[in-house]
Amino acid sequence: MSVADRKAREKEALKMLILKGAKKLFIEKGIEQTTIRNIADEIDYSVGTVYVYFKDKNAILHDLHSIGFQELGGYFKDLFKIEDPMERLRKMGFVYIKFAIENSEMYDLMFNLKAPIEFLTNCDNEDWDEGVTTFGALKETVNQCMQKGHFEGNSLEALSFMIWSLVHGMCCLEIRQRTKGVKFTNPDTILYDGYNEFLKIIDKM
Amino acid sequence: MSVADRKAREKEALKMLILKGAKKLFIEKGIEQTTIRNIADEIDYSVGTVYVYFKDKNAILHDLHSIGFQELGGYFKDLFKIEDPMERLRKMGFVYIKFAIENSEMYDLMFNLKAPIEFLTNCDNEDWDEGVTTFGALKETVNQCMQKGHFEGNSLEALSFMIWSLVHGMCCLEIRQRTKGVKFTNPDTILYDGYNEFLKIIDKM
DNA sequence: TTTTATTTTTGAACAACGTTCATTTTTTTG
DNA sequence: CAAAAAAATGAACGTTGTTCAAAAATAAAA
Repeated sequence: MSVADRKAREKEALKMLILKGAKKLFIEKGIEQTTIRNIADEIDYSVGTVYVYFKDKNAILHDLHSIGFQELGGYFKDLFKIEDPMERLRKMGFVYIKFAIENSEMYDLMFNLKAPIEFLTNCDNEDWDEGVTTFGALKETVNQCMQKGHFEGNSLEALSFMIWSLVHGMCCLEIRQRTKGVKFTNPDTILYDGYNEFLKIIDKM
Repeated sequence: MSVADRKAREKEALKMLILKGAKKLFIEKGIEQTTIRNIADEIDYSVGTVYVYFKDKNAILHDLHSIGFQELGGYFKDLFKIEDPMERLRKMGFVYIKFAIENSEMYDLMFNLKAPIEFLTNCDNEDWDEGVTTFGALKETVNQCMQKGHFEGNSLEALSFMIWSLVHGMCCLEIRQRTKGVKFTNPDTILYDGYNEFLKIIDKM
């Protein structure tokens, strides 16, 4: 175990410490309200150190967005034990909404904020791996549904995108407070109510 | 026609000039990339003047968001000539998507950015009038569809919210570049393709 | 151990941001 | 034309993300 190895481990540890501190503050007071100085203070390092470990704020936001996808993976884990693809599809939507509600700041970062995609663009990285993988999981389930005879006449890719958009749209409107202003009869359950309307419709498909 | 009247008119005119300049820059280089100094330069006034006519940046963004809803109203106008509510509902989705694509920066401001809602909250204004009205137009059309026997067993409010979310979600994913990273077979038409999948499904309802 | 070399950390400094407000300029009134 | 009122100004403030020469800490060499 060489010195270089230990240094590498320490470097990784400090990087994680920064991300952990950043995540804590993001959840506590919002991403936009959190400054690099806040993060440095939180972990008792100077601003300069943060910039040794991350190119810029976008780099922190991107890495945290990736952590968010790992966490979403945790929420999704049990889904793949469900044999019936239609049942899995139904539950997947509920789990997705649950994740968005329980981790709204992270959800916003993963699916709405420009920073993570800007970071990829700056790195000349064309692909949004986390998005591709997650959308792939949905598409695979929809595909199995179609092979069982559901959604006849539909296109796999476009239909999957529509379903993703449906749940994402609800979460987005909620997180960006567009549901608050509209004043629904049952504001606390409108996301699940809305999704249930979709389930009612596809039950007949 | 008193002096006070003319002053009031001039005041309104300058307010509009500021909004016009702001909108131009927002569309040209994005909302986040546009500063108050840029807006002041654009219309050949000083920064201080902008702050005489608007409390803060959120106030400008809120007023511009309202103008966006007027413009959306222009897109919607012809829809209400359509007698058949199902046909109107179908077209409404297309028009909504068209507006979002052709006015992405305005759409983002209207339905995604925090500023307009923050402004309302700061003014102790509970209602998001523009949102209530627009959602009302959708709800009314869905209601007419239900009265013609469509969407049996569905709830008006929740179903309308689901439809709104569906189109909003697609627009949002597109504008925030989440469709770009996923690399669809037909990226240029994926919004319309996705919406068409929904139409295929409700055609049977 | 002591000295030298390397790595890590630091925080003052910079440009740009939204915002404020005493001052100046312009317009209206008497 | 002078006084009063209204409108416009831009320097200045606090905060932001970011940089970088200097300092501190650690590793390697003597």
